[in-house]
Amino acid sequence: MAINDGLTIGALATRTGLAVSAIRYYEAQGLIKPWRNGGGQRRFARADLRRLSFVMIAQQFGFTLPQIRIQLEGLPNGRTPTKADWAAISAGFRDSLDARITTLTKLRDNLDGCIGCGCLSLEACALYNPQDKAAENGQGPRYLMGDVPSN
Amino acid sequence: MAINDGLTIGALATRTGLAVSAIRYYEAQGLIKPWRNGGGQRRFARADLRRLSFVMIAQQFGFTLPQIRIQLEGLPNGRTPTKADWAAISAGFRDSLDARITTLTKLRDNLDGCIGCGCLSLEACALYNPQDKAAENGQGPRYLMGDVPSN
DNA sequence: CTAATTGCTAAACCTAACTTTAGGTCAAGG
DNA sequence: CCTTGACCTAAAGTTAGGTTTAGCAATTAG
Repeated sequence: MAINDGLTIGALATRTGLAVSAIRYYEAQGLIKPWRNGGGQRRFARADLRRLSFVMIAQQFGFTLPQIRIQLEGLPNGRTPTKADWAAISAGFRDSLDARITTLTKLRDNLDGCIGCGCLSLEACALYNPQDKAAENGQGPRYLMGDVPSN
Repeated sequence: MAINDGLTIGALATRTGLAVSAIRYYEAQGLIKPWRNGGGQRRFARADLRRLSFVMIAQQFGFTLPQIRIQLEGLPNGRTPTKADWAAISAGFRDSLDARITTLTKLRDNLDGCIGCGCLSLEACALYNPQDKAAENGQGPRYLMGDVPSN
């Protein structure tokens, strides 16, 4: 009825392109905090559109949801990022991107050095470099090469 | 007893740094094909050391196990890659790496253009680019942005 | 007023790439 | 011969990031 009652989850989904289930999941992960209307349905602030945009972009940069949550919480007052906040955050994004590009480039250069070599030796091959793998993949599914599980 | 009875799974694990459970898993995925000794235990060819090195390196390049299996099978006679095979395969690796580097670099350039903008607009922001995300992440957990699930 | 739409929750399911567990077998050293 | 330590299988568990399903309530369009 009232015009400023907030957005329904469906409207938010349509506007962001996210699935309704994804939005509920993000709430469960603490990324957004809708309130409930009389009937128990979620209602979202218009600022959540921007908040979700931020989430989607940060995911492209390879951040996990917990990391994104922390970045959102790190904003003064826990507010949605403003223009000024964004400039600060992007610097961090840029560093992260630069690091990933550097890692991949090094990997490629090693590969170039190895083409035609064919050694694939565990001791000598420059391609076999667990450190870089860890750097690029963030933390993989479970154990990284170099961890020491049993059996 | 005989010297050329093949490697035990434990020896292979020690030499490659892989967990024993991982090697069994790779066998289940068809990446290696050990034979069994009288008592039903796995015995591996020395060539499997190299084969597993190949698997580990290919993983660094972002290939999935099924893709790696296909590459190994694609070798004439299904043999372990030789020096010549390796040169051919590395060309494919290089293309894949180049593509990833290009994607990340574009993303970084877009970010540079956006620093200080702070729009985060779903319609206008250059950072919001589902195509590139799909390109970089391979296929994500389930749906990519741009797919249209229900509810 | 009522049907269709939309929303709600909890719990199970999904993929990839493994690990862990449980319950038993094999092999090697002394 | 006997005791470790290495191996075996099958099945269930793990993580991330969601989706799907089932069964039911609230909204909204007509």
